[in-house]
Amino acid sequence: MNYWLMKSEPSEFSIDDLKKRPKQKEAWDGVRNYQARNMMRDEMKKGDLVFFYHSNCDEPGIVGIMTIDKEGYPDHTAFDPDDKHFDPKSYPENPRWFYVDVKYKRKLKRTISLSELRDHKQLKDMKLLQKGNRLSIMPVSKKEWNYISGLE
DNA sequence: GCCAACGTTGGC
DNA sequence: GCCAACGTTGGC
Repeated sequence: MNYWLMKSEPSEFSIDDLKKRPKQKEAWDGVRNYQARNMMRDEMKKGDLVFFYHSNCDEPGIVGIMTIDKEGYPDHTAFDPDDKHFDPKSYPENPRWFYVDVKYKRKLKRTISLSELRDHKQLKDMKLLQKGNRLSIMPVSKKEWNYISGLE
């Protein structure tokens, strides 16, 4: 079992949007970063737990928990010229981009904000808190997962 | 293979 | 809206 954190701008796709989806599932589309792709394609396993993180908003932070529902498969938005994530260099016979399906588990009782996370020295090694880190998907250690869960 | 220019992310 | 940090692109 692995643990992850995935960022989304709530104005684009929020935890409430996921909750409202049919079967509360959604493909995590539009990731166009190789490191993030590799994690989705190679490392995420069905049943893994994921923190849903809201970025670029009034109170950036962890807002909920979801699970990996389907392991990596080709991101079809890359093939669609009308999609804003279209990538002409990704071919169906040799896809460049992959995504996973995520499934809503629950919302946290409150947002655990980025600034709050920074206040805990136990979390200082978290990838999320490293200077300049812009990855939208990152692994979370079991220790970090348990510690953050305890903050709720 | 280097690196300048450019685009994006995301906190503030 | 600003801007630091980083990734990608493309000329050479």
